[in-house]
Amino acid sequence: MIERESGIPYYWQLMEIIRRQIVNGRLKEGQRIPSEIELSSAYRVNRHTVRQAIGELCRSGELYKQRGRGTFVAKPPVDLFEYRLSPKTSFTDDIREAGKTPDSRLLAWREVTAPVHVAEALGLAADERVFALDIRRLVNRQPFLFSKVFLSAARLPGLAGFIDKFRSLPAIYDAYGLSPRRVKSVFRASFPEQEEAVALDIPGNLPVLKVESVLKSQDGVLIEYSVSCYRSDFAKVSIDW
Amino acid sequence: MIERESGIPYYWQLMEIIRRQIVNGRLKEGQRIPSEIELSSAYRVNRHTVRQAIGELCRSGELYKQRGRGTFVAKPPVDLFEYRLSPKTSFTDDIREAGKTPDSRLLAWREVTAPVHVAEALGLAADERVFALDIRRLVNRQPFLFSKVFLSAARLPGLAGFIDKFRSLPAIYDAYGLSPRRVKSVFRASFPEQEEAVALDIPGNLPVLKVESVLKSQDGVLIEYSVSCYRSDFAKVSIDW
DNA sequence: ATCGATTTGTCCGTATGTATT
DNA sequence: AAATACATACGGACAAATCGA
Repeated sequence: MIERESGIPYYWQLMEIIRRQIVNGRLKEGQRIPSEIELSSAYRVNRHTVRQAIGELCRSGELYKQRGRGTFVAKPPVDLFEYRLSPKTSFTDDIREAGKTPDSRLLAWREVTAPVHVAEALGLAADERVFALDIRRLVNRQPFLFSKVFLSAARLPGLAGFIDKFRSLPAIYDAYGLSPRRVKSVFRASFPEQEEAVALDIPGNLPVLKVESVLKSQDGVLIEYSVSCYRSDFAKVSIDW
Repeated sequence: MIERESGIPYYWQLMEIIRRQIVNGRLKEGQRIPSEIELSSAYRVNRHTVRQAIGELCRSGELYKQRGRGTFVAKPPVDLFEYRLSPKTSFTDDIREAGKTPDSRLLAWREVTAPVHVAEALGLAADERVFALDIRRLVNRQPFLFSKVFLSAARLPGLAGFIDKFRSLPAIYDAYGLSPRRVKSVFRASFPEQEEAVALDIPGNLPVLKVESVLKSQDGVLIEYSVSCYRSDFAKVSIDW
């Protein structure tokens, strides 16, 4: 029950009450919690106060709301899947080796003038063209990472013609007789952009691990620049030195 | 001005209005924005609606509030400092090379029985002892990373005696004639633990980049396991393959 | 050091809209 | 179509922190 004279904000007390009910199992994963009105009358506080408490718990990922349905207990964090990055990585093969089911889908692509940071990373002239591919990869049917991949158009003539038959990046490289290798990777943490949050089916307040990579073909030409966005609740990335 | 019939939530429109004033310079960094009451009457919306708009902009880091003083325009994000990780890294030297001022401080240390995950990572027996060091590193006087470093006690006899004279990890290794190399690193994103947030002087809702590393001495023995916690608003970590 | 004005924080009440069941 | 649940918006009140006269 809410203590009126404790000086502790009601919404804060209510957050703790709900948290306790989650940890001691009175509220279970995926279960609907009482509606705002019900909580409001049960604990004798205004509905706005309830909304404030629930809002905070949603922002911290402990609950989630669905308009018209209710508010639900979020899934507890699962064990992280460790994805091993190497100079020459094939997502599909790597996941299969780990005994999981990979899936890869090209969500969208277009040919554009290289954005500044891409041109810089690949050492391209300011007006050079690149293919920009949005790729989502799943592990065991769960969204795992979202990549924006930029490929130097000059190195891949005619790609636009058969990119729709896309199966995998390695397949494209094979078709051009290329076998690029990673030369640099940059790791950072952040919140997802909206596009990334949508593709990964995560809330905007869940951190993501972003990995920028630059790949070089066997003849020494920088050919691919990508930014991969990993769900922090599902993925970690490892390297062996 | 707020469009009443557009179907776009008022608080959303107000967010955009404030954002525009920030980007076009009408509101400058550190400057106080009009009070809630002033905005409320200027744009003819309720004070709560103003609070909702401002609240969102605070959560996304564009504004910050000070009770009794007002609401202010936050600093734009600074460029991330890229820290290059290699098999044999000396923080102090690396930062100096980049033309910045490094600083390293041992916040605490103790000798303990190896925690499970540490014993696992270092291949130690369950009851082996390790030194646990809490180290904070600064770049240009700003907290940059916080590390928990675990050193195999068996490999460093008598360390307890002079650890207080700690200058740097490389100095300790030198004293034992060791020159360990990184063998594995694991990257993930998360929120900081409270201890980490305090040491880095960041709020608990700022993501951090965590890097676990295992180091092996030149004779092939695993000797150090560390978890480094980097501020996502200041640091990114790169590797060359 | 005090007081009053200002500003944000918390809380209550109410009404209407929109999505889901 | 009706009921339910969350989303947005308006109104008012008092508390707590800050600042300047």
